[in-house]
Amino acid sequence: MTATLTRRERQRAATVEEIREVARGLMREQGTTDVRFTDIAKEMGMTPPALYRYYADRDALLTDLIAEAYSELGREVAQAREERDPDDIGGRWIAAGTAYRDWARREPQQFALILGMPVPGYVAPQEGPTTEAAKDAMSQLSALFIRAAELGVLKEPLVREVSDEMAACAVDKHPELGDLVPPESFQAMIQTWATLHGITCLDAYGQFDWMTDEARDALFVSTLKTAALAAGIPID
Amino acid sequence: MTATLTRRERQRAATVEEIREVARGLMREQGTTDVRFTDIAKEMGMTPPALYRYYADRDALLTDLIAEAYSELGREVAQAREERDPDDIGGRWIAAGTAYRDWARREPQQFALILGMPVPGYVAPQEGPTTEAAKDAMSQLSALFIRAAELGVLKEPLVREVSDEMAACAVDKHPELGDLVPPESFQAMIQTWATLHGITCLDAYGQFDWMTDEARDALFVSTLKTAALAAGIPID
DNA sequence: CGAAAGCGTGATGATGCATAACGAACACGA
DNA sequence: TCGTGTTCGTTATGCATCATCACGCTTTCG
Repeated sequence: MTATLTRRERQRAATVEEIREVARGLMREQGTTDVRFTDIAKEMGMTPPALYRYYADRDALLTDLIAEAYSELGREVAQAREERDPDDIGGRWIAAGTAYRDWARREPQQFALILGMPVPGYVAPQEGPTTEAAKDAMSQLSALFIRAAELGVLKEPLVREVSDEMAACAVDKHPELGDLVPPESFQAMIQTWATLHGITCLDAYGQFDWMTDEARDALFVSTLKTAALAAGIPID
Repeated sequence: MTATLTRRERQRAATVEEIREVARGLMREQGTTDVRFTDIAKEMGMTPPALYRYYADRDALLTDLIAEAYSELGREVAQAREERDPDDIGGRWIAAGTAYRDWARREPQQFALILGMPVPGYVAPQEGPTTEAAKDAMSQLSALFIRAAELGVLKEPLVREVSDEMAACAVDKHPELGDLVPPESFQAMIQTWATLHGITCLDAYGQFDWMTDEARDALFVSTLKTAALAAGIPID
């Protein structure tokens, strides 16, 4: 891993990063996930064909941006989570959820890029970063539940019934939960993610624009609390 | 309102409807919200410029499709809701939520059109159908809560604390709730919508593809139940 | 120093949006 | 029945973007 990059390689990496940054900036400015090569090139003082030295086509750039957005979101959430006491499960949940929402509101285009519809003309590579990052998000959540179970503070969720199919998925696809986190808590875990994701989407895409910012913030925190309590995660 | 349309007007209306239907079909086929005038025209056996007799430009068509998608979703939800006993609050909630999700999975592009990011190159008309239909969705939900309160079955939500800002928004923007539905229940109502929306988005956009269909269905229903119980709506 | 690789530009072709000008088909009244 | 004007659809044109190619300049390194 001794990244002994040559001068050229460093130059190239810098240019690639500049392309990404300019693309993100244009997305922010124009409020869309659509990026024109022409605009990026103009912004960088280059001609459009030059960009093809760095990305095969528009899809390649999008794929890269999507991957970066994933790790960016994951990083933000992980950082917020780790700023809290590992044993303060409720606090970690609130912190992580807040980071999720803050990023979505700050970067609605990038958020749409990874968790919305595919961009026109772009087809997601199979088994690409999408599934990868989705698992990352899940693992951050499941770590929280595992820790809660280890501490003995994970209570029964509001809805205890779990279908056999659901339970089978839990043990098959997420063996890391082991015996600590029962299927009904696994189910509740996904529900907390859904609630967080839902309130975040509605907020980031303007469905709450009729409320004041303070009300939106309060609504968000109360929603996270409700989700946590319903899942058996202690709050307050 | 005696819609005595002339022959020409009927013909025109039929053509407009065909354009919409072909556009929706292309969206489904290509899996994007991007529609090319060229493709629509080709599909209809016309030349692209002919479409400009019916829509000023691509944005006008999109605006129309968005408006139609809104009423379509609203109609589906309302119909599912009304097939249940008006006093079976929990049943109505499950039915309405299921219709919401079914439509989103059946028409992911149209769902993205109305509740996702704006389409590239398209700017939503201010005060357009977006806010209008959002209120419609809210009113369908609030009717449910009002009825529950009238029947005396609306219990306290899981989280009872409400910020002053949030309570003010409730009485200001949704006076129809009156004194029957307290602010904490109004807050809980939005939370149920968020949960429904979140699980629907994750499902419709493939985040649950690693689960079996049966598990997804079971997860969805259990999520709706959790949301209802957390909001004080009786289930089962 | 000289060869090779990397980088950027201008020229070119393909596609899609949008407008303008022209011609065909239809409904309507005389 | 027959003009007449409206509606509708076509061909032709201009413009912007994506993508590729061939060529020249700069940097790197033996």
